[in-house]
Order: sequence, then structure tokens, then C-alpha cells
Amino acid sequence: MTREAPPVVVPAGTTAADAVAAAGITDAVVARDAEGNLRDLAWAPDADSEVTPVALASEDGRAVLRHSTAHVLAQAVQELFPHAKLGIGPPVENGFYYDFDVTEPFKPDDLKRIEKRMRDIVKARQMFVRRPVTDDEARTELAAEPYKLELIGLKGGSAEDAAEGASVEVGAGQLTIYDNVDRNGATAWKDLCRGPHLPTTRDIPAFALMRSAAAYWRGDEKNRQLQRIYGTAWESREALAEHLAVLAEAERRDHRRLGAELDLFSFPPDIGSGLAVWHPKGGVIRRVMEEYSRTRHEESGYEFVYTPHVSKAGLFETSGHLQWYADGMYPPLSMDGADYYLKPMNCPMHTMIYKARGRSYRELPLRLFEFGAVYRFEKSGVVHGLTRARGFTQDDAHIFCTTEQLQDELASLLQFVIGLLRDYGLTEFTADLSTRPEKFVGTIEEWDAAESALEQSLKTAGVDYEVARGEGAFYAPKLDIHVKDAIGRKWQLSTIQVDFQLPTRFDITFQAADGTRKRPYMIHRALFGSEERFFGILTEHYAGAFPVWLAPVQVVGIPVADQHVAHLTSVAQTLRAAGIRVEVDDSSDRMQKKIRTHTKQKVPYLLIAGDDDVTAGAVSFRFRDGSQRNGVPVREAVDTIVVAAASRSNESPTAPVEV
RNA sequence: GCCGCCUUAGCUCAGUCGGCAGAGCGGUUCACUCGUAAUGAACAGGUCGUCGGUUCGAUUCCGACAGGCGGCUCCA
Repeated sequence: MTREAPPVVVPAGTTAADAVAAAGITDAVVARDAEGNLRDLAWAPDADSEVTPVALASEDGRAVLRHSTAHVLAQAVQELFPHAKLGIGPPVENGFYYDFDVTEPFKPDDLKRIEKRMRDIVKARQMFVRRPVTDDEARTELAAEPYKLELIGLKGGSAEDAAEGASVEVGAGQLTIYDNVDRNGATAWKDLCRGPHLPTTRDIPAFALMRSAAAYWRGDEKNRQLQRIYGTAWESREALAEHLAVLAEAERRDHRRLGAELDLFSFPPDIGSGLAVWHPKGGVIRRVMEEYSRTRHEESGYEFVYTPHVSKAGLFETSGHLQWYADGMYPPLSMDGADYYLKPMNCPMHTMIYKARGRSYRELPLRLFEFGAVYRFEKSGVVHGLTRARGFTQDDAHIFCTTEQLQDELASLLQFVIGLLRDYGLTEFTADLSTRPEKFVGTIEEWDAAESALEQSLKTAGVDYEVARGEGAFYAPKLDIHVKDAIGRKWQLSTIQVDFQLPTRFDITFQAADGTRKRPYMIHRALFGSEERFFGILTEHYAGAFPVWLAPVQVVGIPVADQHVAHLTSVAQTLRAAGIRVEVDDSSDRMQKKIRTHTKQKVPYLLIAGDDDVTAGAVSFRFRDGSQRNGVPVREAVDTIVVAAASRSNESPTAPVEV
């Protein structure tokens, strides 16, 4: 995506723009110096130095573009709402935002007015001019901006502040202010900012405001909420249009919408927020998903267990859940003087199975697997379709193993996870390795060993990963697998955690070969994470057009007229006997209507039959992509479908190319 | 949980500036028997999310609650 221009030399006393222009590069908007820092084109070094021009249509170029557009947004807002106070305005993935403290939240009409004002500012070709200032000068100039003053106080702040975007404003060294200078040389607006910026506002080719919403100042829910306006900006109108098309596509694929259209599941309000019911068609997909997963787990040495949905409080006191996460649990049911809780996790239950009798090292690794329903009282504002529900089913396994087994177990586990995800049609993976946080249990040696074992398994599997330092849970380092879906969105799915906490809390042990009692490691792992969430992601990945092996209805027979129903019914019987999910549409609709109906239902194979087919003992295929193959002998048609359904191919069926 | 918006037929949505509500799709029935994305007609279907307030009168105005949407925070 990044087009790398060759480096050019900036002579002392001239600007980067001069050097870039002299090299004949026309699309550079900023430059990168030898240390890798981005520089305004107006930057003039003290001595000759080399810079790399950065094009607008590159990752860094877009970030600069978006940050500059955020300034234009803030200027427009303050011109229209003079009392608005500035928060921060960083670039983000695909766009930018700016936060404002205003008395009234922005309304859709306000956004239209702001966007119009922004277009005027873009047309006005204001220059972005960098101006170093001392802290005191900045405080004086920005006396009316309390949030900016607070940022000045955070100068050179922590990584935490950087993550919130504050570093975009103040950075670590000397403060700078960017003036927006109009053609008369007057300063139209200014902002505390680290830069760099585009040369002028006219260099913004295409942008749009998206929405406004509240956001806590500096990301802390104890702070005041500011009004955030989100926008997007691109290097061309075409790129903007493409981005908006991707958003429209994402909306089209939304599993909540497809869930209703394809009759897969629903969330009846009478049951409660975040609690799904699976309709028959969704149920078929889930059953097939589970069956395949179960088979693969069995082959890999997992044993299947079942545990209750509720437990006395003591279990979750021992596990620590009640102390740490009571807010996330449904409140207790009181009965016969005891409190019972819906389980938020399966691990304590599985440790009970481990503890049901003494364990020998000969039994390890012991791999316990359960499709375990759990309930978590997610806050009302976070419930989101199947991807964030209050009741869901984890494909949850706990592996108890010795220290010596840990490395091999993790390595084969990761291979297994990735292999299985591939089988469901997800093929692009990255991982995050979250390491020891500040507050942790266990010893540093244990953490180091577990972290390096996880890291080694990533290297063995050849998965790209990033280390999220200090992001692990207090009881375990963890490895999260992210997948990329068909339209390039990343989803966190599988997780693997190496736990020190629960084996100790539950005091689980095994008898070692030397006769001593030792404590096993406990690996938590979920592959789908939650069946509901995984199903939601698969639905969006396939846009509802599930591969043949997962499709709830694999074949629909469509008679041209009533007299062809019997022929198709007999074909359907043959298919059904071979385990194919098939229906014959004998309703009174026209065949064209039936084709439309079942095409919209994304059925992989439509089998059409009229007089010609009945006479010839054949059927005519209409594939999901609209391609056709007519007059196929029944025997061959049945074989084609049976083979395709068994193949577990994730390709959508289409007519074979004629030879 | 916080901020904003939303809730009218199974679905998507009009509408009533306060006087007991409409369309398309879907459903049912009838006719048509048709060759690759919508045959036609008729009929049924809603105490306008729930509860409370204001009012002669509330689906409409106000409040609370529930559910949904977009973000923020959170996600063991």
C-alpha cells in the first residue's frame, strides 16, 4: 500500500518541499527524516540531510491527511459553536475524530452545517504553519482551552496517555502550535499539536463526517463526557467512495440483519437482552459446527464432559470469580440458605472433575472439553447481537499437564486451533501475546516459562504476532488469535491461557513418577470463543452464503409446474437418504418467484425440473452464483451434490467450466 | 453503566400540528400450470413497546421503565 519514493537530500537552509520538488516528486505531502520522524514539507534542517517523501496514498500519508482534516473539523466547530472547548483530535483507523466540550450534543443537522463549513475551509487553502512555543507561551495562548492546558501538564506523559491520543497533541519534546493561516496571512485558527500536517487545507482531497457520540475525556469513565465527531478522509474521491462502499457492504453482511432475513436466530425481548434463541435453520448450522468440532477434538485426545449451569457461591469464591468479577455475574439465586450463581466460566467445574479422584502423571495431559453454556451480566450498553451476548456457549477445554509437557502441548494446540479455523474457511491469522501485568499471581520464573512457551508455539506455527506487554490476565499470560474475514475486518477469536492461579486455589495435584505430589499447569483454551460469536462472525464472513457443508438447506427442488413435483420429490428422497438437507418447493408460486426466494435465502443448489428433465430423467442446476447446468442425469446430479457436501470445501458452488 | 437517537401489522416504513391508523413485502384463500430473480385478485392482521401523568379526549405532549441502534467505558 505504501509507495516508497526514493530518499532525497535536503540542503541546509532549504525546505523539504524544495528538495522533494527538485526530485520531481509531486505527490509528497510530508517527509520522513533519517530517524524515521515525519516532518512537514516546510521543515528546513540545520545541515544537509536526507528525507523520504511520503505520498498521500500511503499509511503515513493518510494519517497526516486525517489529522489535518481533524484540525479543519475543529476549526469549523469553533467557528459555528464559539463556546466549544477542544479535547483531542487524532487520526484513527480509516479516519479521525475530534472531541469537544459543548453544552448541547451535536445533532445530525449540526454535522451537515459543520461539514459544509469544513468544505469552505478546505477551499480557502489555509496553510498549516508549525510554530514552536515554550510551555508558558502555550499556556497563555490556550488559556481559554482547559483541556489543552491539562494536556500541557501531561507533556512527555506515559504510554497510557499516548494510547489515548494525547501524544498527538503534545509529544515528548518542545511544544508546537499549528496556525491555520489564510491567504491574507491572518491566523484563522490554531491548535496545540505535534504535527506534522499537510501543506494546506486544499490538500485534503476527500472527506466526510460520519457520526457524533459521547466519549469520556481521556478515556476514563470517571471523567466528563465530551462530544466526539467521527470523520473519514482519503487521498481521492474514489478512495472515499470505496471506503463508504465497504461500510455499506459490512452493513449488508451484518449478522443481526442476516439472522432475521435467513431465519437463523432472534433475541426475543420477552426472554431478555442478549439472550438468543436459535431457529431451526440456525440450529442446523450450529449442530454441524459442533459435530465437526467434536470429531476433530476426539481425534486429538480430548474427552467430553458435561457440567451444570449453576453452582453454589463457594465454588466461585475459591476460583476468585466472586471477588474479582461479581459485577459481571448474574445475581445469586437463594435457596435453602445457600446462594447459587449462574456460571460465568466453566473452569471451576472442570477442576472439580479433575479433583474427583487422585490423578497420576500417567493421565496427563488430561484434556477436558465441553460445549459449556455460560452467563455473564454484560452492561446494558455493550450487548451486541451474537458477538456480545449475556448467555453463550463456549467450546471450552482445560488441559492439565506437567511442566515438561507444557511446551509440546502448547505447540500442538496452536496448530490444532489454526487447522480447525481453516476448516471453517478462515485463513488469515495474527496473534497477540499478552504478558505479565503489574498485578499478578505466581512467580516471575513461572511467568517467564509460560510466556516463552507460548511465544515458541507461535514461532513453530509460523503465525505473525505482536507482544502486548503487561496485558495478560492477573493469573495467566494469554495468546489471542485474530482472524481476518472476507472483507478484511479483524476479529479476536481463539484464546489460549496458561493458568497458575486456579491449580493453586483449588489445590489440584498429581502423583509424579518419583512419588511426590506436584501441581499441574492448567491451560484454558476456547477456539470459537463462543459458539454464538463464532457463528455471527461466520455469517458475516460468508455474507449468509454458507458453504455447502454448513448451509441449513443445501438443495431446493423447483418444479416448473405442478406436474413436475413428483419427479423432484423422488430426487429429493434419494438426496435425503444420502444425508443431504433438501426441500421441494411445491407452493403455488411461479417458478421464477421460487428461484428468487431461494436465491435470496442463499441456497447453494437449486434443482429445476420441467417436461424436458422429467422425460430425460434429469434435473437442471442453478448454482448460487446464478450459473446453470441443464439436463444433468439424476444419478450424476445426486453424486455431484453428495460429493460437494462431504468435501467441506468452503467455495461457493458454481457451474463447472464446459470443456 | 454513561451520552445521544429510536420503538406504529411478522418485516421495512408512511402518518396523525391531540379527535379511536396506512402502504409495500410477508401470510391465508381463490384463479392461473408457467423453463431460470417478484402472475393476478380477495381476505386476514395493529388497545401505535409497557406503566404512570397532563387533557373532555393521548398512538401523538411529559415522566419512568423495557427493548433496540451508534459511540464511550468494560469484555474474567
